[in-house]
Amino acid sequence: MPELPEVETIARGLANALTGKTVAAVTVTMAKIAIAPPGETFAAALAGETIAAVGRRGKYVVFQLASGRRLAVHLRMTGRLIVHPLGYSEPYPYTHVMLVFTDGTRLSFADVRQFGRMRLLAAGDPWDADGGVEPLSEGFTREAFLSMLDGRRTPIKAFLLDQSRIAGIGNIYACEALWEAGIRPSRPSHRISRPARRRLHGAIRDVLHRSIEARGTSVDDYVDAEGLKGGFQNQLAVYGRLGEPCPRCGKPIVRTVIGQRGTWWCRGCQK
DNA sequence: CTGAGATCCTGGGGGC
DNA sequence: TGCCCCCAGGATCTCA
Repeated sequence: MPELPEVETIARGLANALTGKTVAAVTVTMAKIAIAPPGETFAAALAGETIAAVGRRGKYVVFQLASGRRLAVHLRMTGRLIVHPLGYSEPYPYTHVMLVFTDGTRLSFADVRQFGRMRLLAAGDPWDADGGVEPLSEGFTREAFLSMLDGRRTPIKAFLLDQSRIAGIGNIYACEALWEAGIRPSRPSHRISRPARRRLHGAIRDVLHRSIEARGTSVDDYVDAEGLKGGFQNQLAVYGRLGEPCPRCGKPIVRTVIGQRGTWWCRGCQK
């Protein structure tokens, strides 16, 4: 499932491939996926727009359009944004929206489970105003993170997944960061010591940086804008590794459920 | 404010 | 081998 490193990788690929191109036509074959401002049709509103830039906000891919509008895309679990290789004009399997640019370039939004959404935003729409801090930004200071946990009784794993606090961390990187910091996922956030909080702050940034470097984690369906898999699945310490030895202490990795989410961790070295 | 639970979907895994 | 059942999983909404 695409989390911050995967979305970052996709956005960079899309920026390379699409910046400066103008949308000629849009095909929407599943209406619920493509959301436009009230009174407008997604396809008609997007046609004629030029891609000024492509970036990321939390787990959203954000296309900045020349008109000042933005196109925000959330891939949820199985969504894909893929730029077609030269000459490939067929929609990919499970394509629900396809953009054709004036130079013939094609972009498919494909999604097996139909959970993803593409939302065209009016200029200045503050849709992400209440979103959490970007964990790789300067605003995510150690001190800010330390105080974020004060008074929060929720398990630290659930806290890390709350997009309104920190934006972009999903199940994979929550598990990995907690392992790296040596913290038990079920521990109430406010009961984590100051040294452990510092370790976790560093671990979050470290694991996200390392995964971006590896172009993301492909454990399920994730591929980048070129359709290529990432490499960070080879560096995972705990996620999806039930019964395998902990890379740090050798005890078998266990799986529990926290906040209705599968959670992989080591009883030996996460306290 | 906070957390729990339902909801949306389908491929694939487990059970028989 | 084949078939049926069930469930993961992120965000959003409702409810307590």
